[in-house]
Amino acid sequence: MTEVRRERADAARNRRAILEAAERLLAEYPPEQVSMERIAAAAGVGKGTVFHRFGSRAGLMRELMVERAHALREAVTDGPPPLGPGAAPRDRLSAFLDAVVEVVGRNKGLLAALGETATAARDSDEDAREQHSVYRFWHGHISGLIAEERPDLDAELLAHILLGALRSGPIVHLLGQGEARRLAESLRLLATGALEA
Amino acid sequence: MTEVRRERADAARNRRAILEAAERLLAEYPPEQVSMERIAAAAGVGKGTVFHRFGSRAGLMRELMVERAHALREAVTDGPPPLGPGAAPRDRLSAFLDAVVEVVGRNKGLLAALGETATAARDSDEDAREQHSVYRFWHGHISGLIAEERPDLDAELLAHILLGALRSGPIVHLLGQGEARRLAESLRLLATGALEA
DNA sequence: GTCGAATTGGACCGCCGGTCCATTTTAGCC
DNA sequence: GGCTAAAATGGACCGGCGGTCCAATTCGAC
Repeated sequence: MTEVRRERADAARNRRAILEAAERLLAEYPPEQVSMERIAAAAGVGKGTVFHRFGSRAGLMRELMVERAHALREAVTDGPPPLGPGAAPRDRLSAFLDAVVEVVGRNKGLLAALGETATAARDSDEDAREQHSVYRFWHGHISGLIAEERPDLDAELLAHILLGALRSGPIVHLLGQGEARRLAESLRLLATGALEA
Repeated sequence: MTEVRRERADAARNRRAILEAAERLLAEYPPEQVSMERIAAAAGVGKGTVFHRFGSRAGLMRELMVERAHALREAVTDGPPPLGPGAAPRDRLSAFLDAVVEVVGRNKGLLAALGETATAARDSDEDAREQHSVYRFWHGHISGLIAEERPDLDAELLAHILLGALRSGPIVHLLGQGEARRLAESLRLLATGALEA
């Protein structure tokens, strides 16, 4: 009952090949040069297979991102402090901002590719709820920690602003030059500054 | 000598028509649905004309943005305080953040369209200096004000972070719902918090 | 070994940004 | 007013994109 349907062995093999090819290409080329056709070719499969597996370009990028963010997610929910539960909110926040910056720094091409597709606004502004699960988790964690420490602040919006930095072109460019520490420090400064305002 | 060459009357008329058509379409549809062909049709000119005038999609968006940001630029350099010169840096910063949020709120579609094209990274990471003149001005103004008040901070990076909020999908979505004041307040909070850290 | 279901891959589609160039329009000059 | 060189025009055209389709293949439960 719970086991709805097993994925066939060849399908699983191709899924891995595609994800790895996409990862490799995104690390080497800017995202607009990494077409679905190139990914398929690099993975040694047909274009149809890629779309059959992942539905769309955005779907592929989404799944790739979930994979890359998986370790951080576990460290936050189950790992040791200060990232995991147990430390003071402000310390967890600092640690988390550092960790997020590091993940993003190691995957800048992917982030850019995600951002390009994510902007697609829906006709009615009602839904658009199909937000990216990774973003939702990151945002929920940050805003939760802020709210815990300072219930009087607009935690949700502050969290969006802090995360917004990671989508800014100039900042991503800096990240590409190994300036991760510099960014993490400024983010921490802003966060702690707001908490003490 | 200084007068290199006058723009022909029909050319000027078409330039206006194109800019206005693009503006109108971007206000109504998400940017990925506003193709150059549609803009040309809406302006009543041929596609070739649009490209002859503006060179590329990015070029059109750039010129549109410069136009929309023109009033703010003048208010900052020549207008009365607190936006213009004369007030204390921290007050000018608050006023400027408010004003920028308002401009962006009135042009969210345009901003998104700009962002999509702006991500195009160059092969060598060397140049990419062809940054958007509006962004350069906004960033220079903010970081200048921060540096004036607190020379010990990483003013350039802080300015990038504050501006980065305006490119964040979720935040732009909020702006579209008239939450401009809420955003402006949080930005001010972060800025003043950092200045007093 | 059989057979239905899942998977596969590449031809195909509509559309995009951008180029090209034969034709038309403009405006300075007599 | 006509003349003419230069500027402007617009639509056919190009390569490539994301995405669809479906006949042929492959898998694995029995």
